[in-house]
Amino acid sequence: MLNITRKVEYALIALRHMQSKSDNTLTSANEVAKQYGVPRELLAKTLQQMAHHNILEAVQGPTGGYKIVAELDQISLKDFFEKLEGPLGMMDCYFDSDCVQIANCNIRVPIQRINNNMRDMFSQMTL
Amino acid sequence: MLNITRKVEYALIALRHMQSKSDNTLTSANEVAKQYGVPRELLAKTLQQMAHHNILEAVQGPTGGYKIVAELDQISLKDFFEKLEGPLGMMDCYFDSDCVQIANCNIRVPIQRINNNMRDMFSQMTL
DNA sequence: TTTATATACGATAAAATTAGTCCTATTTAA
DNA sequence: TTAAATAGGACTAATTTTATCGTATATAAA
Repeated sequence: MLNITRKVEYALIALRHMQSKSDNTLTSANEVAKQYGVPRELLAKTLQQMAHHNILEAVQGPTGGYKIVAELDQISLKDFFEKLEGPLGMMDCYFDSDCVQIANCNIRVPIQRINNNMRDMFSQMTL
Repeated sequence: MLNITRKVEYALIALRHMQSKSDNTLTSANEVAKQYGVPRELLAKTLQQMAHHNILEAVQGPTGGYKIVAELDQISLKDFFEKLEGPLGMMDCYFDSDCVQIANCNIRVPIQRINNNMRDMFSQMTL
């Protein structure tokens, strides 16, 4: 319960790897996949996703790859998680309320309290 | 990502339902299942689990059921979650480290930081 | 003493989510 | 022209979560 996904895990690994290199160096999906024993294709998709969200910049062609272009310490974990996995909440009824039982649900308020605490926490932590 | 399970959800619903009743009244799994449209068997197992952890007390036989015996405001959400779902962590390598790549994993430290924050948060919230 | 209704709990099935792979297209440096 | 990279859709596999089934035991009430 309350686990992060592999996608987020791989994203964090890649980011940290890139941070450890000099600024203008590019990093390919292959490089990260090999070094950390991570599935290449899935990692590649994740990198693409980060590029799409302007965390990374992609360079195509051979010798291509990715580099960090965002100020990571200005991206909250909440935003990061939501960019990769969508809205963050402990229960889905927090967003899409197609729950039939919603009328006589007795835990919406406490759950929202928990939810908000969690979101606040991740809003305060940065990458 | 970071969702709570149905089991926890049903447990919370049941607890809150019992809280709204006078102290010595018993509540059966059936009663809760019907009122909130929740699967009876699964709920029953969850109630049994809570009884096993001395949050509830079970009374058998017809007219039997459960009642709250623990001081709910002294049980942290962390403990509650862990009673129902086991150790709380965003990544499994936090506990059982059969990860082959552990030697060259570059995110253990940051993940642990996040993990600890999350555990602290849930330790401070009570039922 | 029988019956009905409750808890207890292991086993299994179904569903949903997550993770991983495959395939093809495009870009571009050498 | 070739090789190595990103881009991205479709699909499969694996895992986890959710739900159900079946049987046993307890016990209040008829």
